Amino acid sequence: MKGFQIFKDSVNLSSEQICTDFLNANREQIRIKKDETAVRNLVKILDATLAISSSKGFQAMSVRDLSREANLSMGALYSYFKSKEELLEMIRNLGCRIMNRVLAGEIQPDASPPEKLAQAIEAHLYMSELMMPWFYFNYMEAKNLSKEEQKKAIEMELHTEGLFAGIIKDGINKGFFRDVDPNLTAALLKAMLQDWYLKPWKYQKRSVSVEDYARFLIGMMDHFLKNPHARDGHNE
Amino acid sequence: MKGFQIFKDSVNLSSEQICTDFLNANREQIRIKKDETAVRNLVKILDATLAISSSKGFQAMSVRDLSREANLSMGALYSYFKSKEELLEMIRNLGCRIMNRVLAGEIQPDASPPEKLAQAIEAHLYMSELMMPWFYFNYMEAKNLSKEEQKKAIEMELHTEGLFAGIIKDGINKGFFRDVDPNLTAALLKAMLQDWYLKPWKYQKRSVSVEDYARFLIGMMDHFLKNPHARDGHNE
DNA sequence: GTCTATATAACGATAGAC
DNA sequence: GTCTATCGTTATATAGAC
Repeated sequence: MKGFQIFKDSVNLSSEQICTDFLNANREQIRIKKDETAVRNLVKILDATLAISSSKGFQAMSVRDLSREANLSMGALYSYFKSKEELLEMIRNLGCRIMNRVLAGEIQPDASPPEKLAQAIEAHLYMSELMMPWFYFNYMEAKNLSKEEQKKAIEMELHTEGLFAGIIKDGINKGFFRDVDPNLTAALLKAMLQDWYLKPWKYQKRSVSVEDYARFLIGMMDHFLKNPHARDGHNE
Repeated sequence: MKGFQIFKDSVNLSSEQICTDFLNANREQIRIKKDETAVRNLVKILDATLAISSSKGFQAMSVRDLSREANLSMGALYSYFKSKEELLEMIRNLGCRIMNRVLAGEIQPDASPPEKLAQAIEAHLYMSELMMPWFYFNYMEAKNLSKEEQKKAIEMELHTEGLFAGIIKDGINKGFFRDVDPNLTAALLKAMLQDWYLKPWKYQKRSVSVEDYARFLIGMMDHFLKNPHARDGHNE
């Protein structure tokens, strides 16, 4: 178990860092020349978009709402995106990019399957904790995307799920885990990982920290997957 | 394990039945006098609302969209609800009413905790399968409700979750289950139950039937909760 | 770079004919 | 009980001043 604080310090996911990534990825669409100005305003725009969308949804948010919340005029906003729909796609793409980058980087290739599974669960939870508004947005607003973008979103979901399924499959082959359906197990695990950022009010209310949640979930998967015929106990 | 077909036949959840319930619950708001006419058109209106909302969200659906899809004029629609927002609340309340009624009716009071847990899991999954558009709608459109209605939605979620937690608590006290956190376990179970209707495309693609899903989930919970010190194996 | 002012279209809701 | 026609409002997006 790697702690949340250690994870937080090792990945750099401040607002400025995220918005710099956002700017670089959409440099040709954004009409502001000076990087510093662009990033400073992008922080305001994206924070406001995620906040308003979180409470009433992206579709219900008018650009006037956004203008008010971000303290920028309508005209200024349209220097950062050319349509409201494009803004939606830009935000979604950023979430996917960072998710893939971090998740892949946190899993040690030489670790055992049970260790890898724990690392993946922790990375997923800790990242969603750090970027909760982004994850919530990407989940809830997926249906408002264009058909092609929706297809990409589904592929993304299946890709990260496949990462978990691969670890489980490997664990079964190597005798660490008992013989369960890896795909169905990974699907249910994904659902439990997502619940953390879909219902933050629930866990906050009960004083469950993200580390508590990670510990419980890893324990549950361990218990469920443990092979009673394994020659050596691989955990505890 | 009660089969899906048996469940389907025992609860009556046809469109007409549901819309009759809907009409009775909102009789004073709906200006159409003849029940038969009202139910016939409510089927069209509610089917259309759920279909459009499912693809692009309730907020993005205009009343003109609804008018086109339901083959009714704008004027006619407003004889069935007095505002778009009220329509949203009416739909939400119906979902909660039926959910509570069916879930309570399917659990046998004299069954053992493991049996009760299996019955509750099956009832939840089978009902969500029969009323998939309603469940999906209630989950995704919760944020568009008024503050008071949102509070009711959260209470509803915690109520059904409490039902599962109660069974688990009882099972621990009676020695059927090992000593795990009942609330956290119930929360994760709820997340897995909801995944069935939140991502139907995933399970359809993999040819996982609702009975397969129920069997797997019950097996998982059995395995996770099984008390190694129990005097008698309560299942298999 | 950011602002105000405005063009144009679509929205929710209603009135009155049939 | 359902329709068409239309009200007033609000939306997205842009043009031009500063």
